[in-house]
Amino acid sequence: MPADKRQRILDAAIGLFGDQGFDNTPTSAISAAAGIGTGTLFKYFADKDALIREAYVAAKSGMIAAIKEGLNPMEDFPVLFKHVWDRAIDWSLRHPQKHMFMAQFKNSRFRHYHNEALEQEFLFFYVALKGAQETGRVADLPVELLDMNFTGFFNMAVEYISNQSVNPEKARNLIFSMLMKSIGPDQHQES
Amino acid sequence: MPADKRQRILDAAIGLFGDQGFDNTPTSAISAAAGIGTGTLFKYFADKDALIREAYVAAKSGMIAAIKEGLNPMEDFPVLFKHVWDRAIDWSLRHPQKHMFMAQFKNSRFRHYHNEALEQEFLFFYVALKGAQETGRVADLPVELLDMNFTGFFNMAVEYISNQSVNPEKARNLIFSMLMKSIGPDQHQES
DNA sequence: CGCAATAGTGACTAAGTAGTCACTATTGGA
DNA sequence: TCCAATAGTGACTACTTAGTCACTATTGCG
Repeated sequence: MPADKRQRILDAAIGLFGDQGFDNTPTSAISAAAGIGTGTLFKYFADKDALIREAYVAAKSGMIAAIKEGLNPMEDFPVLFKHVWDRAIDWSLRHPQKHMFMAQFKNSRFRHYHNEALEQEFLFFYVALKGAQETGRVADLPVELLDMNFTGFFNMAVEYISNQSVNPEKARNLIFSMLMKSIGPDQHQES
Repeated sequence: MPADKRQRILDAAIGLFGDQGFDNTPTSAISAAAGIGTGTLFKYFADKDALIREAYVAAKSGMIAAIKEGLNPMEDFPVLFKHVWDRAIDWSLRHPQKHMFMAQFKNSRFRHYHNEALEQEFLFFYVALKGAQETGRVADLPVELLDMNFTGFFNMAVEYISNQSVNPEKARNLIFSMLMKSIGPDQHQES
């Protein structure tokens, strides 16, 4: 089974899911958008739920790939952090449907879906975070919290830049500085 | 038409919506859960979309009411801010279905739905924010951004406390301090 | 009480829906 | 070239859905 047809189905699905919501998108609309027969879809995906999960994985791994492009995982913390930040936001602004779909997915009955491969791909980020904590540049907070904090700021940035008419790069940098302040080490005064 | 029956429908709807997603919840299931006939639902709500919107308003205004209970809107900024923070998180932890439903709603095709009355109810918060900016206790950022930042931290706190097994009050206070750091005025050194 | 206005009902309709399957088209190896 | 294995198809089925409507039950007023 050609992999490009599979990808066409996923692309069509993600586009419609992002616009209409996945529970509000018939599989027939997906087949039509992908330019295939209704039966073909089910040769590639066991059922609609499987397609939804695969679409999520496809979208997210595309995002992670964009983030990792040209990234040196051994880079110094603030540079690496800013790289991930900029790439993630740029990608989401360029792919609003994918971003919307992922947000929907995370707030749906699929919210507890876990994908090991996806997690592995993003492991470098946790490692960098822990390294930064050890050198005292990031407050000693649970890594899960730091991760969720990054994600929260990221989502806010995308929404803010999308809906308010502001300079995207200025806003991106402004919000990044808020993020950095929120996780900065406690300021004990030194002589 | 008795208002309590209307409320029973809304309560049933919110519960099911929060658990299964509104696009995945048949109106027949809502009628059944509310203990009424299928036709009765449509005497109270024009169609399913109207019910979804009304359910959102009902959930959100319940939350705002809980936040405002015992609140003095003229209270000094950090106290008022913390009051809103604590009440909002407590309410969401006590009403996980309502919280989930509201998150779904915000990430759905209804994301641009606006309700003037709801906005009015929360105006005091914007006023307090602006006041705090004038006295220099909050950085001079756009109020929309401050609002979104509060909401983002709030959602993170609820998710973090719900999914990680941590002391709710400690986590609530910890994350609040992160929030405060993120919007704190820029530290120009003084003598 | 009598009875009209109001509230509530659930079998029903018309429109979709996910998923199947008997079939056709295409491919690539011998 | 031939033909078997693979890929693709869309009419179809079995089921679910939102919303209706002719009807029944309840209310409250004179």
